[in-house]
Amino acid sequence: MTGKNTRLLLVDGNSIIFRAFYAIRTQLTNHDGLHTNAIYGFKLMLDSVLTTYDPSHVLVAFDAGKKTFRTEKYAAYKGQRDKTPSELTEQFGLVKELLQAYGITSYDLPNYEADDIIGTMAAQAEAAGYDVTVVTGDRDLTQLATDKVTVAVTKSGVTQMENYTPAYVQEKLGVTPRQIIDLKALQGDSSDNYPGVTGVGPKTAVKLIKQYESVEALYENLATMKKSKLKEHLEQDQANAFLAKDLARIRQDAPVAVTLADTQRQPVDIDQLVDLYQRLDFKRFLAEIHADQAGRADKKSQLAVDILTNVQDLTTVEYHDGDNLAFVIEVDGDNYHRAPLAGFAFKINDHYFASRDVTLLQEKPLRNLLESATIPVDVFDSKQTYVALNRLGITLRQVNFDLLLVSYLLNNADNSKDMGKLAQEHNYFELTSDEKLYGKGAKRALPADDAVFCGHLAQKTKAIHDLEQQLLTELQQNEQVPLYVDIERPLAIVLAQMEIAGVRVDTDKLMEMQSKFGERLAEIQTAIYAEAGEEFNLNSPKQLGVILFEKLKLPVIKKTKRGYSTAVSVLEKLRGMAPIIDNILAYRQLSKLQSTYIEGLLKVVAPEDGKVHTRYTQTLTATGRLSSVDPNLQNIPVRLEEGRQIRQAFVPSQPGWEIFSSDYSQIELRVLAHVSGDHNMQQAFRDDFDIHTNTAMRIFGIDDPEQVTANQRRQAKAVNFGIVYGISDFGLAQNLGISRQQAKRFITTYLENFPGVERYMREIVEYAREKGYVETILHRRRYLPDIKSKNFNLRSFAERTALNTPIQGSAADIIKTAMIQMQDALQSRGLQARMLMQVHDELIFEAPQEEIPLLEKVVPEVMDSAVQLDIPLKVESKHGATWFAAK
DNA sequence: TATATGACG
DNA sequence: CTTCGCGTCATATAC
Repeated sequence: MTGKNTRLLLVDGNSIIFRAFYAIRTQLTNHDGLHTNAIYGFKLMLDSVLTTYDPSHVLVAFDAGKKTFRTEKYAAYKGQRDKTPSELTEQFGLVKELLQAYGITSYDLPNYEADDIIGTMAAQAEAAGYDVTVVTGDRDLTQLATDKVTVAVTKSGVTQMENYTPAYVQEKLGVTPRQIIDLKALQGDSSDNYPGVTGVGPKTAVKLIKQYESVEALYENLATMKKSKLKEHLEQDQANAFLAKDLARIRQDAPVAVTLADTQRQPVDIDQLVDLYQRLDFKRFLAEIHADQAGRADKKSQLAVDILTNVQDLTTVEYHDGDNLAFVIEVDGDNYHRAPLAGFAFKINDHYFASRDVTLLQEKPLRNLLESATIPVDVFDSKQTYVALNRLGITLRQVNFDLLLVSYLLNNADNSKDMGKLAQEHNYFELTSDEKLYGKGAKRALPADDAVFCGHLAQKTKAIHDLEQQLLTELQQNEQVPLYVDIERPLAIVLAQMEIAGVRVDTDKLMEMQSKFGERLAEIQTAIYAEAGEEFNLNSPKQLGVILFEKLKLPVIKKTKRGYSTAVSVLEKLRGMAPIIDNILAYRQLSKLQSTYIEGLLKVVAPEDGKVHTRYTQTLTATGRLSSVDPNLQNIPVRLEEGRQIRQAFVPSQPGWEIFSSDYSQIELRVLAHVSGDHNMQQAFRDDFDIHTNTAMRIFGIDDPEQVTANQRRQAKAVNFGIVYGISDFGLAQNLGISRQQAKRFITTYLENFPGVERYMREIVEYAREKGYVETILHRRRYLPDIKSKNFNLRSFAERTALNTPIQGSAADIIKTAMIQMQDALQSRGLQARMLMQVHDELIFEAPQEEIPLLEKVVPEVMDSAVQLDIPLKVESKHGATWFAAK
């Protein structure tokens, strides 16, 4: 059998897997915590060589085990090798499965190494007239290179190869491929753990082999060599040299049972591959398979979509009770409060219709669908949909299924806001991602073609429906239906209403502060330049580092990746050593306020109403908290007086109104007292005792609260917070500036005094290890695949997360529940007061002055009864003419 | 695009 | 023996 289409690819399986394992350092694991990096890398390598060499035949050879004929000849062979990490061994079987799905033969032979299988097959194939390519990460195999056999050795990563032909070997090493065995005979191999001739390294070996051509010839002529240390060593180590040559020689006559015919490539088994990729969570590869198949199927799945262009077209819209309705409104940009509304699509059972003209939604037939209290609508993101429709004067009434929200509840890790990508996470590939269809960054543009654009939107409505049953079933299995139906789904609408309401900003006040701060910054800057003796960019940590640590020779406390750290913690330690430090600290503080809060805020005030309309992200955090963007209203300064002034610019939207705010007192510690069931902690909360003083009394062994000093209370407070976050003695020591032993004593004493907390900490980590996730009181989940990691850092982090998430997440559950009930309470009492902001444990309202007394009663009542814990919740309220004055 | 810094709970 | 408490977002600069 000859011909140019017969090319045999021989892959050194073990070597490539090891290579992939160490080359791909990213933490890749599937949903069960199984490591997948080596499989991933192997797959990349395989695709790359299959494309490059397009072989008709392929064989992947593996080592059969540790024992081989080489270990029989020499017991210490490869004896120095570390045990293969379990993160890697667990991947071997799956690589073999991958090969099977690819239609590629894999083979191992007891007593022989993969190298020998490759050597033997290469010889057979060459004799049969094949072209042969060997793929390996091991240079030793280059000894197999001939005119017909090329050896590709991985260079960097797993897909970059260096091709060794005989000519290339000659050029690189100065010897022929077969002579590589002779080189190794003389120099030995430290990684395979066998010696050669004492004192002979690569240089001498090459020189000798060039001169004598082989080890055998060298020893035949050894007598003629003139007396030297080298000659003595060669004589002494002759046995070693011949043993090494035997070990180094790759066998070409191993009793291999596969024939060349067996190595012929078989068709790829798509079903098996899909099954494997699903188990491995290889989303991207699944998407590739799907795209490939879709391409082949010649787009037969194109939906029939009615494209509506005018009011007359609406006569085709028909809805009957019980029909399924899915709806999508496309917003061209992130900020759905302002970005253009680009089009919409409906799905009613199997009828799809779409349009670019969003004003058609205002017409009766469509408006009725969305505003009906009895027609449930399925959407992707109900909050965005509600806000967008609100801009058209339409009120979305009945959301049934919200794909984004449900997906987030099922797994809050990697939840894309791009529906196509999110669908892929659930193994659904019929929807192109927005990023792919629209492009990203500067190149982003909606398709000009109506059929393409409307077809895409219609496809979105289909994706929502296609995923609905599957996701709702999973939700049910997780016991998360109430979390969705009672909390997150109604909360989306509450948040939409808060965002739409917006917060009035006093821009005059901000501009006044801007010029005041500007002057002050200029003064400080001048002073700093004088003290530094030169001008430089104060905002550059790099340039500042040079001034402080090189020019002024201040001691270096901490380094960063790029150079000296100039963080506040460092500067504080340098205080008093140079007057410049205080000025730098003042400058930092002020410029932060100026750029982020004053100028940043001014940029996002809507000119139409003088308000900021933040967006609360409901599907982002791992714990269940909200986040706030554009602007972030959850990190407006409060701790330092100068920064707190910014809050003077947050004002009520109507004259005679006030800002009213209520916050939960110690909610996280109360949640800890609840979930841990610790009696001592619970008692303190029931007695409404100062919790930090209580902790101080216990860890310092004080009976009388009057005897607790301010410093003891401060330290106790740090311990309390540390416990919530999953404490370490090191962390606490850092925080309090005490010794590690002292910190350790604090923690031990704490846990002795709060045995329920101690038990909780043990049990929650055990729970996470068993189930792979932790839960909040309302069944919000967080998966922790790293909890079983052998990497200390990753595992410790997962353990701390296991402690912290149920606490932080349950607190989030509580305030979310309160927010839904709050909106009802305000409405049912006919109050004008409006809920405007949520800052994790705090709700902020605006209200007419005369409603304040009622709010002082109603708001805390709703908040402290939102969720019943074993201990009471406590709420504190305040109000004033501005957010600043509400204190 | 990544890093350093600093604002919040 | 390791590690250096959790969750966010915005800005400016360096790469």
